[in-house]
Amino acid sequence: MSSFELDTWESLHTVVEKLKREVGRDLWANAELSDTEFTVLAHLRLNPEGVRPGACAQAIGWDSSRLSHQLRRLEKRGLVQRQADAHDGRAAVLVVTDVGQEVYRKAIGPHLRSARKWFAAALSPAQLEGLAEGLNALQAHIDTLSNTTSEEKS
Amino acid sequence: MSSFELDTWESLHTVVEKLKREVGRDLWANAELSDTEFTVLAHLRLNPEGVRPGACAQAIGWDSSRLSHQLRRLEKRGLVQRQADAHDGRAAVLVVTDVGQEVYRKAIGPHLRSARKWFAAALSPAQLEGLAEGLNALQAHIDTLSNTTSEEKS
DNA sequence: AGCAGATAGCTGACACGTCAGGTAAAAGTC
DNA sequence: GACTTTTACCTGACGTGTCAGCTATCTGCT
Repeated sequence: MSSFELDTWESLHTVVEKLKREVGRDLWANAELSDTEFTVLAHLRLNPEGVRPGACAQAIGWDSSRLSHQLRRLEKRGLVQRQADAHDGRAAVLVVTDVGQEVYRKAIGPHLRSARKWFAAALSPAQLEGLAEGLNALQAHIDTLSNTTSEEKS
Repeated sequence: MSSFELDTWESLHTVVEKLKREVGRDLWANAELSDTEFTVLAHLRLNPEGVRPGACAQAIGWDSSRLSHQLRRLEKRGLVQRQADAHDGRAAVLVVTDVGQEVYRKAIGPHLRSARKWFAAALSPAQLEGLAEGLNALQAHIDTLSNTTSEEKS
């Protein structure tokens, strides 16, 4: 780790942390949704016929436990419903309620504006491109490391 | 927000989240330290004479409440001590205990290797450069927005 | 059919971050 | 010197994420 690498590594943390905080605050102020709630809703909304928790968790990169906790909260707020699956007694099917749809619709516009204000507005096309490429490389690297279950020496 | 911007924005979240998770796991396995505990220790260590909580919070970009909670946990574990400040009755002075120093020393090596494995090893020099430049632009943008306390339309 | 093991999902305990609201000392005001 | 305001920090409540471990169902083997 060169000191440049280290600086970038730390910057990655602090910058993302701050962005999350600011955009999360905006989202809450505009729609009473946390960023994680929004993530779940946004994904479920794509499949009105219902999504299996496992599939949803995998799609958004969470483990099933995290999703389950979040679902409990979303269900308590009446934004999402868990229904029994006729074909698999273990599984559940997740559906966004009408209220959930409405809340999402109310949230999406301001949320995109907020993301634009805090994130997109900061970057030139070249900078965006560079950032995206770095992230892609990291994503690919993570997938590689995660799939080889072996413990590698660094 | 173009769809490319949106993808990058989402990727930024998920990638950083995964990196934090993995490196955090490594750090815990190697030194029984959470990444946030490590951040605090690493900063306090630089000033053996003691640091004011306010200064520390600002340096690492936290609010004072978050730091205070973390200090309670660190103090309970015996890694950090709060001492009264002779000149200012409100303030406290933070010092890393001998145990804290030892834990940090034990943690730093594996931690750097872990960061290298998960982060630095993934990036070509050009990719690292691009990522860093994007982050710098974002950091500058955040500072600008935060300092102008006005509420801007996006 | 009966049973072992895999699979889907849930739960409880605990660490953590945020927010609103506290306490106490310091600094400014008259 | 008493009064207000500001500053520095702490606390409690609550939403959240992780981990270990649970239950119920399903699948494949015999």
